[in-house]
Amino acid sequence: MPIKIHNTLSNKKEIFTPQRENKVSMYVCGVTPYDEVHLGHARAYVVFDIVKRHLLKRGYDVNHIQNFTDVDDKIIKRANEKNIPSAQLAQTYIDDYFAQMDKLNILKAKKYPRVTEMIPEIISFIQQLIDKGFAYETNGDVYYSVDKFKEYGKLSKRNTEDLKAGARVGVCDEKHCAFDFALWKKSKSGEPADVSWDSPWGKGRPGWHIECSVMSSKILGDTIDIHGGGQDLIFPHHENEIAQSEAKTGKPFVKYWIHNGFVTINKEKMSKSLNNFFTLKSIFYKYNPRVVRYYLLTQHYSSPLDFSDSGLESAKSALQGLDDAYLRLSSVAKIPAAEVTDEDLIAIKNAFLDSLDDDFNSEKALSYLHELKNMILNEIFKSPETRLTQLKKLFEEFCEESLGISLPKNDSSDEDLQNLLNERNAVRIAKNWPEADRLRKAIDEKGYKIVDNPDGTSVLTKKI
RNA sequence: GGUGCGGUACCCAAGUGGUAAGGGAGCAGUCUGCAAAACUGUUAUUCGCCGGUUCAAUUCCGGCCCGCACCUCCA
Repeated sequence: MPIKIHNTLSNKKEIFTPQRENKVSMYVCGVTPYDEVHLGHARAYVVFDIVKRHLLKRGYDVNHIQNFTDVDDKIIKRANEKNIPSAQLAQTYIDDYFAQMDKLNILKAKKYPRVTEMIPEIISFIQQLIDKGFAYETNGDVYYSVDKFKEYGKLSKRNTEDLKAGARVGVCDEKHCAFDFALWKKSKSGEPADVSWDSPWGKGRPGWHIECSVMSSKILGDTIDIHGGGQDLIFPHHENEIAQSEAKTGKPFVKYWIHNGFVTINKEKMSKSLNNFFTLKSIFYKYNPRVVRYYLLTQHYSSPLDFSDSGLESAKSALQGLDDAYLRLSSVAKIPAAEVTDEDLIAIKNAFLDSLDDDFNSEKALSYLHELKNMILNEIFKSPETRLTQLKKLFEEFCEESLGISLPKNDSSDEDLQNLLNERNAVRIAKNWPEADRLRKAIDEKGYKIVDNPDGTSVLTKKI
């Protein structure tokens, strides 16, 4: 079964065929590091992590690039307020990005290019657009002339007439057309020198949209297989990227556009102006990152995902059930991992992977994971160990390879814990119930719970 | 005004032209020293509303109602 991807450009589900066999070039728009990463970032990068993991699972070599927009109005403003260089502010939040994404178990991109490392390439790109007549310089600023690019609007399904009807874009005297966007912005008086570069048009800095066109073509070539980002980037950011790149090269910029839906709060978009904003740091204070990751997978990537405590609690319970089943299985399936050869397991594995082939349907994949969990619980004291080992291997493949959900390890190395458990089992045999209950409570207070098996043994599972 | 997405049980949610996956929660029971976990049963004759096509529609078509997003920086 081939991989199918819903392509924003065609607005259809298409069979995925990359330009080169077994190789995929993938560019995902990164963050502007002017503040701590939030839940919306988590959603986007978990979504593209699932895309990447599945492509890897299907044997593709994925060249994944993600940028940092480390020059930007907001960065300059914040840095100015804190009286530190922009680069320092950006680095602080880039560090935060990696710290939080690591907790979410996001695979690293091959490269994380930054705007400040690409200034010569950006200037050269803009100059070519001017030379080809797609851009013009006005008083130190350079603008892209939207009217010159006939296919403008093909991604966001708008035409300039529709845009004019929206009439929320102010008319600017410097621009020929109200929808023209900046490629190069002249330095304003009072702006620090560290965010100003020499150019043929005077001192200035790049506009927001040009960087992605430049970085992707420099690292991945003129046409890339997959370009991803949040739905809010479709217009104008990605529309503008197409205009820039295709005007320059005359070739298609991107084969497959993938856009993730938003995280909402009470059905409304999470935003600072609505004051319904959650940074990952604050969420991880309350919820384990594994729970957050699981929760983000419980809805198809293109739909909005409503964030709520009840939703997180539900995810937590579901994940606890998976953990418990896995740890109990681990305590009995101890021989080295076997290849999965049983026919029913191959069938469920195929069903699981097929659902990810179908536009990365993570929720459907999770349903097969739960089906597998139920098989494990049914068989745990009935099936031979060779069978249990296969179940364990498959469970690990689903969770750790495809879904990026790390699994708990048996904590038999904790001597205190083991002693408490052994003591409890001893007093249970002696029918000393008050003491057994006291020990159970002591274990509970250490963050573990006891699962008493029907055969008299007990397994400790860590509470999430 | 333009554009796009969606409305499935108590909650979240997948899905298909042939009669509703999964998760959470609840209830009853089994098991248990008591619990927990697990197991069994149970909670949508029905998929926003109204028409149409069809032997058959939640799934296709048309209309309507409602919600959300984008058109300004935003994952």
